[in-house]
Amino acid sequence: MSAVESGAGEWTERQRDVLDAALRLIVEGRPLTMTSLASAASCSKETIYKWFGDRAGLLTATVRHQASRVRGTPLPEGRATRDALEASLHRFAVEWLTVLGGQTSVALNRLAVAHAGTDRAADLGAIVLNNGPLAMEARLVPMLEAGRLAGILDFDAGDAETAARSFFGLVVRDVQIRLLLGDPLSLSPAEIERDAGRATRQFFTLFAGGQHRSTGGDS
Amino acid sequence: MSAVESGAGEWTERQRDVLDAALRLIVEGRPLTMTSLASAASCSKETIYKWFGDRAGLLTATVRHQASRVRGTPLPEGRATRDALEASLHRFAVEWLTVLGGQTSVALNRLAVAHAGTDRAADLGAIVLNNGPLAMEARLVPMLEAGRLAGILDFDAGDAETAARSFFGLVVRDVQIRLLLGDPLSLSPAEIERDAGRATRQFFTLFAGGQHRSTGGDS
DNA sequence: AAACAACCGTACCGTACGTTACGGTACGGC
DNA sequence: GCCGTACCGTAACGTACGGTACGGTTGTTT
Repeated sequence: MSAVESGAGEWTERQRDVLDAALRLIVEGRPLTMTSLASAASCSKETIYKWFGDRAGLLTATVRHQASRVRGTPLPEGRATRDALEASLHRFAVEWLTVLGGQTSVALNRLAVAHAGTDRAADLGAIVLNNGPLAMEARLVPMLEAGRLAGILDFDAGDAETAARSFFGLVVRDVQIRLLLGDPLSLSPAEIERDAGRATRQFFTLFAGGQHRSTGGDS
Repeated sequence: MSAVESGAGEWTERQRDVLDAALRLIVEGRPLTMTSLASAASCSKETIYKWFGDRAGLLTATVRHQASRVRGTPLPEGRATRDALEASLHRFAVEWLTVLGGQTSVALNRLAVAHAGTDRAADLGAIVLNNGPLAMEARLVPMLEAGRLAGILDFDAGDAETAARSFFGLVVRDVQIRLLLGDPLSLSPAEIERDAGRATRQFFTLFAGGQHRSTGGDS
C-alpha cells in the first residue's frame, strides 16, 4: 500500500519485472505459486506479499498489467469511404484474430474463465471481459456508426452494437472457444488473413448500405 | 473395474446419482472435493475411488455423463426445401443458444477450459469440444450439404464446414465467451428466439443459392 | 447361521501451497 | 559509526485436499 492500491496507478520497473515473470509462468503452463514466482523472479515472497497483498491481488495486478499494453492500434479517423472502412475492418479482424490466437491471450482467458467460476474477490473475468470483447465493441461501434452516417453501412440507428457483435461472430466464430478447450488450432498468418477477408466480405454482404432491408427486425 | 472402465459403458443408477451430485456441486459453484462429493452424495470416499479411480476419472466420468444426455433433437431428414431448411436452422440456433446459456454448460465449459490449461491426463477439454462446437458442426454439415445439393444454399463443394462455422459465429457471437467470463448476460427465451431469427436470416443472406457470388473465395 | 460382498462413515497420512516470521545484506541519511 | 528502509532467501506454520485404511452395517448367498 505504498504508491498504488488496486486501481489505476503504475508499478515500479522492478515490480513490473515480477508481474512479467508471473505472466511468463502462466503462459508457459507452469504452476504459478508464490514460491515458484519468487524463484522465477528472483525476489522474496515477503516482497511479493508486501507489494500485492495476497495471491488474488497478484493475479489481478498481473492481468491488469497485461491488459494495459494490449490497446489496439488506433483506428484512422479520416473521411469514411467504403474502401477505407473495409480496410479498417479487415485490419481490425486480423489484429483481433492474432491476439486471440496468441499464447498470452489463451492463457489469460483460461485463468479468468477459471476464476470467474470460483472466486468472488478477484474479478479477473471482468477485467478480461472489459479488455476483450467489450473493448473490441467499444472500438468498433464508432467506426460502424461513422459508416452508417456516411451511407456505407445500413442498420437501424442504435444497432451499431448489434452489427459489431455480428462482425465479432463472423471473425471469431468457434476459434476462441476451441482454443480455450485445447483444440490444437494453427492460425497461421495466412489463414488469419484469409479468415479476416472472408469475415469482412461477409459483413459487407450483410450490412452494406442500400442493398437489402435491415436485418434487425423481429420474426 | 467391474463393468466399465473408462470408455463407452454406462453407470449404475447409484453411480449416476453420484455423478449428478458432482454435477450439482460444479453448477452451484461449490467446491468439488472428494470429501464434499461424498458428503453431498451420501456415499463414502472409498466407494468413489473404487468406482472412478481417482479425481481425474471422476471428472471425466462426470463430464461424459452430462455429455451423454445433451444429444440434440434429431433433425428431420425430409425433402429439403428452403422453408424447411430455414426452420431447421432456426430451431438449431434456438436449441444451441439455450444450451450455451444454461448453468450446466457454463459450469462445465469453465471446468474444461480450466483443466485444458493445466492437466495433461484428463482430456476434459477434448470431451467438451467433441460434444460442443464439433458436435454442432457434425450435425450441421449434412443439413447444409443437403441444402447445397438441393440448390437452396450456395457454397463451394467441401465448404460446408466453413459455412457451418460461419453460422456458429452468427448465432453465438460473443455470448459464450462473455458468459464464461462472468458477464451477467440474460438470454431470455424471447431474446434467444430473436437472435436465432437474426442469425438464420443473416446466414441465408450470405449463403442463399443463386443470389450472389460465392463468399468462400480467397482474396 | 455363517460367510461374504458392497457400502457407509470417519479417522488418518502425505503433500502442496498460501501466508507469516525471521535472519542476513545493501544502501542512503545523520 | 549508527539507524531505518528495502529487499533477498529460507524456514516454519496452518490448512485444504487427494488418497488410503479400517471398523461397522446391511443384504445376499450357501
